[in-house]
Amino acid sequence: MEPLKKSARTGKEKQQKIFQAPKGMHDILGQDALLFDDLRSVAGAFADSYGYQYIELPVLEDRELFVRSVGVGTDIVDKEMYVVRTQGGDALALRPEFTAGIVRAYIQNGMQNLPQPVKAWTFGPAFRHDNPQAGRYRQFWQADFEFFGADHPIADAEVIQFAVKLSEGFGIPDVCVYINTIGCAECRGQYRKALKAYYRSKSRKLCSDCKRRLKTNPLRLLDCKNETCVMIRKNAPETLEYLCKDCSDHFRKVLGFLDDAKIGYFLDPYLVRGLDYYNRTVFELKSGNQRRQESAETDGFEQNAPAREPLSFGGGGRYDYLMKLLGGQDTPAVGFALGVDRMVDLAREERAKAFKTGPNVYLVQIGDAARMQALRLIEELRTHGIAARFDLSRDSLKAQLRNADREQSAYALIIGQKEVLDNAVILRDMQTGIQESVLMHKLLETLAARLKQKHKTR
RNA sequence: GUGGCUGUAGCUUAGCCCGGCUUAAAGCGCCAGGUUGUGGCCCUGGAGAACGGCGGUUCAAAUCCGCUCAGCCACCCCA
Repeated sequence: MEPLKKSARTGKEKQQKIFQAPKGMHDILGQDALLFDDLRSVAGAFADSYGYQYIELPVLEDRELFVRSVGVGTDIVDKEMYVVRTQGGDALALRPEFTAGIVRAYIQNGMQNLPQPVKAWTFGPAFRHDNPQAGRYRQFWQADFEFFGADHPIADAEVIQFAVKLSEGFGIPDVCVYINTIGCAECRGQYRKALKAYYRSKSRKLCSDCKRRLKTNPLRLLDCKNETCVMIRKNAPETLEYLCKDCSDHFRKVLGFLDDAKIGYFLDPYLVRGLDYYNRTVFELKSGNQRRQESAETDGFEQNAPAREPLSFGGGGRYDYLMKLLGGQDTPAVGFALGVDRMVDLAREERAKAFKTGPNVYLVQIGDAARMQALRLIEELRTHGIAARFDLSRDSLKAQLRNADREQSAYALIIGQKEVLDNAVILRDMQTGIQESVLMHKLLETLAARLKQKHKTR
């Protein structure tokens, strides 16, 4: 990297501008980069075994796609989309989420002609222009999974099971499912109406935020942490009471299947997702044992409410209307997205243990003659599956060995003038310090045997 | 978009309240030497910040003031 030009001591010159990553966007490097990659392959392996096909989508989509699917009035659409104009004047948006894009791809590529049901997943960055804070970025990464063509409640359960197993497989501690149903187009409207009516009657006691929520987003009233508002909530109507028969049956069955599958969950009657396209089952995944309730039966919901809600690292639900809304055939669907940044955050400690790299060897060269052999040797080691570290640009033996130590190499291979003449290389065991001279043509053989042994004794 | 806190070498921080012995300090990390062919410990030395940026007050600012940018936290919302 080029160092910054320092302004002369005399001080007059302008200092060179230091560029920073745009607000809310960050570099992923070191161990986190490994973890990102790791999560991607864990997700890929799980996706494969559960029958999800990988698809890759454009980062930009027609702005309208998100307006129609996510919905006008949601924060995502109203204030968080990055919109760009093409030279032809079209409005495109950096995807704020993946579902809309996958549905668009499904329709555009005639995926309804594939054997049903169809499962697809993708992985990549998404963008929302909101204010960054812990676990929240303007560019964030998601792994997204969608299941099309099954309206049976067992599909909901299967998807949730998949989400849980994948998260646990990656090493998220204490995965908890929070689940709720928001009904269908009809019962949801009824519920909203009832809720509004109830709160309007109490509006005088509400906090100022809630007074506003009553108008803008009544479902959010249930979220308020204010003491009096929490009291008021106790008697508020619950979604479940307003479900139509079909929706209530559906939900009951989903829960039943989860019970059968031994997937634990918290019934969260106040869970409401912020995207318009959901219906019936909605769920979120959180980590940690800060439970919001003792059990589904008691209504002692607010007791022991943790000072800070754990951030959810994944969420999803059913969206049976979306396909048709976007011009496709009526197709039921369930899906969810995982927040990669947040998952890496949560699994960092647990997962890092998995990164014990296998033994490697460090190639040390002294003198030009030795250096000339180095490239050839490196390539030979590599083709035989032996990981080699080296710094050919360095002269000092001492420094090279120090690096071998830092790389935790099992062996150092030392080649100097003498070794070149003898056609040999010194094999130094970095743990014991014992060295021996090995003829070049015996090196691979000897090394393979030694490494095998090391592997056993580890 | 709103409010609170923060911003000193790659990292963690001291100094800032009470402006001037600060040529801005320390630990970790980095590089080199102590062994002219040998690591981990130790010792010595070196490189590295002009104090987030811009402007103001002052004889004098890392230290006071304003603006701005960024980070964190909260609201909102969400992955």
